[in-house]
Amino acid sequence: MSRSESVVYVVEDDPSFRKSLERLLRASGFEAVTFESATAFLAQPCDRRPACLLLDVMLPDIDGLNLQRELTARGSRLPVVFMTGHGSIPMGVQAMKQGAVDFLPKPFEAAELRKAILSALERDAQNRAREAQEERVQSLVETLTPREKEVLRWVITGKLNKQIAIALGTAEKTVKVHRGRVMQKLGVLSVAELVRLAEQANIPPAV
Amino acid sequence: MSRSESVVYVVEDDPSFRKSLERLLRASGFEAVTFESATAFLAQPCDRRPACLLLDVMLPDIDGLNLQRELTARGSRLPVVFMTGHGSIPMGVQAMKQGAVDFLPKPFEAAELRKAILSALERDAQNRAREAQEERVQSLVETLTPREKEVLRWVITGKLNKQIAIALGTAEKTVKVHRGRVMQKLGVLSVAELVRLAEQANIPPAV
DNA sequence: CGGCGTATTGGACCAAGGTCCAATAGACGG
DNA sequence: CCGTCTATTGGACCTTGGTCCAATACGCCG
Repeated sequence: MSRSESVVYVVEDDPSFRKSLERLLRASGFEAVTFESATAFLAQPCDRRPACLLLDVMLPDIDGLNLQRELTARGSRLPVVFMTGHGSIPMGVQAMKQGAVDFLPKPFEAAELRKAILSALERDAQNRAREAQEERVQSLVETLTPREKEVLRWVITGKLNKQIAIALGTAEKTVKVHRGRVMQKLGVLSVAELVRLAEQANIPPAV
Repeated sequence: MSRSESVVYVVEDDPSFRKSLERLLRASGFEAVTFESATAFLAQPCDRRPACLLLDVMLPDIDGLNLQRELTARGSRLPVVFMTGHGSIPMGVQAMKQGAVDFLPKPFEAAELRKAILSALERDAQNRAREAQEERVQSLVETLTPREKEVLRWVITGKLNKQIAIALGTAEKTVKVHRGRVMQKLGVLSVAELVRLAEQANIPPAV
C-alpha cells in the first residue's frame, strides 16, 4: 500500500547481483538503496521513512546474522529479509529465531522476493505505528513535573488520594492538585483512560 | 526446572529412530510419549501437564507442518520442535514462521535436542501461566450477570455513572448498585485495578 | 536582588462514588 | 403457584474526587 513512500535497503556484496536486485525492486515499485557491505549500511544515518532491509548473509565484513543482532542491539526494529547463496537449515532457522521476516535461498523468484518485502514493510509499518503512539504518550508524560509523575504512578496503581498523601508524606490536598494537573496535562477525563495511557507509555504501577 | 512433571510427545514414523529418541529423552530426564503417526497423536486426548511436541516433518499420514497448523487451528498452543531427515531451507523457515520453537535437521546432537526441548517446555510453561491467569479472570467475570458485564464495560471505558445510566436507559442509582457488585465480585477496590483485570480477560471498552 | 516555576497548603464548595435498608417487578424452574 | 435470581429504584448518608481563589516557601536564572 505504502510502496511509494517505502525504502528497501539492500546489502549485497556481489555487484552484478546487487544491480539486478535494484532493478527488480524498482520494477516492483519499491525505492531501493543499495550498499556493498554491512559497515557501509551502518554508516548510513537511519531515516524515518517506512523501510526494510534486504540482507545477504555472506558479506565481506560483518556476517548478516551479526548485522541483524547489531541492529537489534542498537534499538532498531528494521525488519530484515535474508538472502543467501550458500545457506543451511540451521542458518535459516537461526535467522528466523532472531526475528527475520523471511530467509530466501538463492536463486529465488521475483514474486517470492516481492512477497517477503511487502510483508517486511507491513511489519515495519505496524512497528512504527506502535512506536509513534508510544512516543506521543511519552512526550506528554515528560511535561509532568517529577512530583506529578510520582502521583501519576500511585493513581494508576489505584490508591486513594489519602493513601498517596501518606506515601508521599504530604497533604491529601496537595495530591488532589497534582492529580488534577496530571489529568489535565495528559488530556484524560477519567482514571480508566489514565491507566490505559500509562500502559502505552510503559509506566509501571507504584510498589 | 519442571522436567520431572513435563511430557515430551514424540511423533516419528521410523520405529528404530523413535525408540532411540525415547531412550535419549528419558536419559535426559524427560518423560516421553511416542506416536507413530500424526493421526495417532491427534487421537490422544490432550492432558494438562506441561508438554511439548517433537515432530518429524515427514510422516505417513499428515505432513508435520500441517499437523502444526491443525493444532493451532484447534486452539492448542503446544510448542513444537521439528526434526527432519530430508528438509530444505524453505521448509525450516516455514516451520519457524508458523511458530515452531526449533527445526532440527537429522542427524543432530543430543545436546541440541535437549536444548530445543527445554526451550519448548519453557515456552509452554509461560503459555500455561498466561492462560491460567486469563481463565482465572474469565471465570470471575462469568459470575457477573449480563447487566453487570455491561456496566463493567462502560466503567473501564471511563464513563461516569450518569453517562452509563443514560447509555443503558436506566437510573444512575441502578448503575451504582451494579458497579458496586462488579467491584465486589471481581475483588477489586479501584477502577485502576478493574481496568487492569479487564484487560487480562480481553474485555474491550464499550463503544 | 526580583521574577518564575515547582511544591505545598487552606478554605469553601460541589459533584461523583459508594453503602445500607427497603421494596417492586419480571423471568424461570420446580 | 411459589421461591429464587435479576434488574430496578428510592432515600438517607458518608466518603472521595475535583475545582476555584489565595497564599507561602524554595531554588534557579538573569
